[in-house]
Amino acid sequence: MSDLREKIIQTSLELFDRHGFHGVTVKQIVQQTNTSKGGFYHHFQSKDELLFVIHDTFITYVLKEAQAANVTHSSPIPKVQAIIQSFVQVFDLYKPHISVFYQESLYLKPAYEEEIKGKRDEFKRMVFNVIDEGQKSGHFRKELPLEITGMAILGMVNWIYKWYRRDGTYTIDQIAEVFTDLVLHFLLPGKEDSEYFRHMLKVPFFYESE
Amino acid sequence: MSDLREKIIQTSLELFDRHGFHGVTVKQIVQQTNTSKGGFYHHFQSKDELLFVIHDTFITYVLKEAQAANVTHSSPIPKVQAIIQSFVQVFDLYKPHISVFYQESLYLKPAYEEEIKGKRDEFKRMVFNVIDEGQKSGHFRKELPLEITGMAILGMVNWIYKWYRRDGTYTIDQIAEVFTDLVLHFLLPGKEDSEYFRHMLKVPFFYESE
DNA sequence: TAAAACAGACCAACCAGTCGGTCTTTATTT
DNA sequence: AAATAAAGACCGACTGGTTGGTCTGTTTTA
Repeated sequence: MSDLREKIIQTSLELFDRHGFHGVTVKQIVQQTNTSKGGFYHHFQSKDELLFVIHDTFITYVLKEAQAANVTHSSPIPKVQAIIQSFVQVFDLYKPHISVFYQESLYLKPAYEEEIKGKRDEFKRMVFNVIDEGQKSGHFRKELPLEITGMAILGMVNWIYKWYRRDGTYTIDQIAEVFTDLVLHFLLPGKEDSEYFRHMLKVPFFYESE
Repeated sequence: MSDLREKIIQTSLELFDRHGFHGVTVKQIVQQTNTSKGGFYHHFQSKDELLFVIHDTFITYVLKEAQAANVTHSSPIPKVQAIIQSFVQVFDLYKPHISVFYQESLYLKPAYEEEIKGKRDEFKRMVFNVIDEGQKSGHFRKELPLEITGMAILGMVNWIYKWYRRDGTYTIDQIAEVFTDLVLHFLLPGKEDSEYFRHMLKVPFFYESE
């Protein structure tokens, strides 16, 4: 057993993160890893398979974490907390994977793309489910349209890959805390709407008017 | 004066949106536009310049809108509303531009990249400013860390390009309404925290404890 | 000693960009 | 108004460099 395969993946991750999938040649990967074309193609069928492997390790991990969070908690509120927390933390563990995931997925070959899409949809479904449960059980504001709210949450978290730095002002755990706070503040039914409405020009379309 | 230039941009937008910048050749652009290499290179110095033009038209527009919203309102709450609304609406007007903007900016040549970065930072600065003003004037929750909150807002909005479809369930205006609602719900100081804290395992790090 | 792991020269395909030339529009002169 | 000149718009065969991938062989491991 050799660890060349892992070394190739790590090198590629760095390079892809900085220059993008198409900005890096197999030759560069091979040189930076101190190996050869032969070494590379012994472990990977193609450059495209390497791209797939990177996608797959990340999404598989995220999916597993979400499932775990789903199982260990039963009430929607701790569920949301757990999912957001583990999801945010992933960006510290897998930052380069994620950059590649969101920047280069367009270039996955159809067969690979399908497999990734399946897992990604599964994850999305789980997040939406938790919100839905919470709305039905009365823990969360019922007036919020599920799809828009769900995508808002996914968006704010996913975007982390664009700005997060390990040496930044805040740790990943602090970011997770703030994000959880933000999400719960708009999910939980809160203060009397009257105060909120004072600032509104009109009642939003999705508020039940009776 | 000819309109070939515009036609080339439109075709490129479609193709880039579907296959990415590197998934489309100049030959393809030229064929789809019913022109020739000569026609293309008469209007653009290079493929990279085309990429820049696409980036620039979008970010310039967004910046102008934000500045307008900033000028027409003075209080932070309507300002936030106006900025979010115009920002979200952009995704209907410039969807293909934005896809290219967020997927391919890595491949901008240094000189181009710098110019775009300047405008993008300027926009970000404006958004952060509005939040900051609101916090200082007491309209918004002071405990929220500016950077994290700001990036959360930018993230949820920016992510729209990944999922928005014109023929989707909700119009862009409805999405803007919901997003504004979400943002204001976590920005505005609300109900007594006690109810919220009941659900928390601990007091978040960013709440002043005295 | 056989199979797996790796080396590196080589190739065919592709692609951004060029260049000499043509057609079309506009400006200038007669 | 006609003739001429000049500039702008557009054409498409061609090229030089690059790139993913192959193939034959050598070394290492089990």
